[in-house]
Amino acid sequence: MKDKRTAILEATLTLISERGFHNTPMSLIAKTSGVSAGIIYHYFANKEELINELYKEIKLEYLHATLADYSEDLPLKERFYSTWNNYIRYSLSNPIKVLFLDQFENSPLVKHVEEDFSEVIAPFFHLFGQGLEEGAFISLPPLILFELSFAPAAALIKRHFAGFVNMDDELTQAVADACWDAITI
Amino acid sequence: MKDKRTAILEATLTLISERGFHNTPMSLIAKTSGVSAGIIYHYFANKEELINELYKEIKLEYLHATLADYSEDLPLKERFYSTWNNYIRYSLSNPIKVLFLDQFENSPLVKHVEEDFSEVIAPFFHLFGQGLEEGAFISLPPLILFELSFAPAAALIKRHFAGFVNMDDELTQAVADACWDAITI
Amino acid sequence: MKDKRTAILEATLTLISERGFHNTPMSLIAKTSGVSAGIIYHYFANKEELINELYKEIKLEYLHATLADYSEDLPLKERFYSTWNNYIRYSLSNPIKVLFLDQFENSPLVKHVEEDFSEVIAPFFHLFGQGLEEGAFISLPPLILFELSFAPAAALIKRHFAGFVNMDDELTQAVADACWDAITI
Amino acid sequence: MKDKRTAILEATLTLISERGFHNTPMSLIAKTSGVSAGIIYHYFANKEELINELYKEIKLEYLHATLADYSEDLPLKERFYSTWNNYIRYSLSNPIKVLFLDQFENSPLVKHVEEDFSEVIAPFFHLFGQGLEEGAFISLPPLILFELSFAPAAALIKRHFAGFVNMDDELTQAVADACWDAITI
DNA sequence: GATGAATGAGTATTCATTCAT
DNA sequence: GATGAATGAATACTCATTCAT
Repeated sequence: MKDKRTAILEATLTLISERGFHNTPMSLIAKTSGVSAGIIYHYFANKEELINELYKEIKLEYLHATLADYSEDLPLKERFYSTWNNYIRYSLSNPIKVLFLDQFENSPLVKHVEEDFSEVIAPFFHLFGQGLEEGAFISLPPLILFELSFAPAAALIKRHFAGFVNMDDELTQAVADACWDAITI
Repeated sequence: MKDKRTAILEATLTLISERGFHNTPMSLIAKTSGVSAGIIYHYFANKEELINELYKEIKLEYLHATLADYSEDLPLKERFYSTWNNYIRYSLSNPIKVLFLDQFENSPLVKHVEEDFSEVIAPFFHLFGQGLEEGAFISLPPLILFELSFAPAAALIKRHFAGFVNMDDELTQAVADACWDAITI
Repeated sequence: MKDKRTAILEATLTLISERGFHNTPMSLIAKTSGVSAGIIYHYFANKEELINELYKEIKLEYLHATLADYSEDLPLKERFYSTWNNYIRYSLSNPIKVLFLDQFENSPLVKHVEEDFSEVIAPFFHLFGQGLEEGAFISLPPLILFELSFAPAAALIKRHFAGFVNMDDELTQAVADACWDAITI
Repeated sequence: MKDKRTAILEATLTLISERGFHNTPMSLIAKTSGVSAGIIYHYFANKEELINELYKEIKLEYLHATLADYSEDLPLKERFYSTWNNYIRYSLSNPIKVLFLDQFENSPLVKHVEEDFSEVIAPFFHLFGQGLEEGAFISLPPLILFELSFAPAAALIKRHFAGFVNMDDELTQAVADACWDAITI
């Protein structure tokens, strides 16, 4: 049953984002997801794989949500804003997943699942590449343009969750504008 | 002797940044710093306090290094650039400390003691506050301006360590320019 | 299996009565009872609970053994003597349990859960209460009568184990007589 | 200075009676008595000897206090009552020492300092021996007579400290009478 | 597929004792 | 005499993983 696998992943997500990797024993995952300790090892080779699997699924979901409206038919600016807004919106409504991703991506050891997200993130590079070709963006590598526009978004989401700012629509719009300004000529 | 305390902190820093919080047993810290396991508890109440202490020291060092040249006598723009460049330079020459800070600040449970730093980070707020007063910066709260200018720097440092970009002087300068553009009118 | 739990309790009893509470590491309990160290925590929350559990079981067994023949139908004096003799007999044949109980009840920290036994010790109070009603016993609270009759028994059991007296049937009888004299008018 | 030795012994007594042997580290004894950890080993060979020494001193003090008024010139009965009352009085005013003695004498391991108390306790045997010779006491060994008369006292002191009885003068007198009855013909 | 009892290596922390100063 | 930093063996407890049922 897919049900059990999903229950395990969901329990793992919640527990890890609240308690951290190493403070989340398999036994607690079992208890929280309502399955036996042994059966986890039927679905996942070990704890590491369980967490990597969870990471992949969440990372993909998050990328898909962010790029959901991406269409090469839309004007460059519109594409940028929809992507940027989706990123903020998804993050705001999925605090637990954001916490998990942050924790995962900043931990050493976790051998970074160099899972091929390249296909999924292609639209980002398409967006920045096209902007560069059209001479709309400042002349810097796409990855730099990406961080110039999205790093502030990610940072402010953390500040929002920490209670230091309130990312309402107005503020979101203003920051998006500033990011757009940062990368356009 | 302060020597022993320092040796413990240094060993802890290296080990944790390489192996992570929970994969760094006290016994290994003892062995690496050349002291007995017991003496660590003479200098620190427990593992948590040892790590919090380490965090505070590194965070302060990093803030001081970044704001080393800050002077209210300098022109606004010059202050921004020197701070920005210091941030990059310090980060590039202290990869281990950056890893440690990232890991620490993204782990759950750890209750961040941000208040302790309010005095040290005051220049940041002075910088953005003054820019706002002078009408040089876009009208957004200082914390937002801070993230617009520094979040890309932090993100690109990670990319640099991961081998995806090379933050040489030229690139650093170009990104600093873009960040300045992002927050100025 | 109850088997394992029992083996743990038995090993704990023997070890503690011989070596004392704090000189009996969990690892030794595990080895002696032929189980792994971890499994003890499957049956008992921690060392303290293991020992409290052991105390409760032994205390109950000892009370039941002492009061085994108690019957409201028997004459007062007969009830007293059978109880008194049972107490001596049980103690003599269970030196290890006596040592454990003495040690436990004289250690600080351990919060005694006397309430749990109120139902089991009721016959004692019934015995002394009835004797008082009938005017057979001196006019003192039942608890005082209890100690007047049983404290010498307990003390002499210790002396017996220490080799200073030999509680044979004759002596037992003589002391029982003296205790009976102490509380009767 | 005797001062320091005394301070160590007093701290040890208080701490052990409140926390137990094994929950009383040498470092805490040092801190409580206001001396350094090292100096304790100048006065006592090790922890065991410190505790044994403490036991001896308290035991002697308690025996002397109990037998303070003993005089072969007094009538038998008067000697018995004064001893019995002294025992109760001393115990009531020295709860900490009573706790310590009980704990010590009921712990295994503690190799019972077979310190020669025989000289000090001689009056007890003199008392019971003379009573036997005079035909006043029931024909049982002195040690048995001792326990018949003093074991209830000791047991009731514990009950008193536990809050179950109140050993006021009246009750003390009544119990003493009962003990006297127990051993007299 | 599913359970959960069982394992045992691993971990943070304590503490009696020593010894350079 | 006196200090208290230093040692390191010892200990309670945890937890990923296995496996008989």
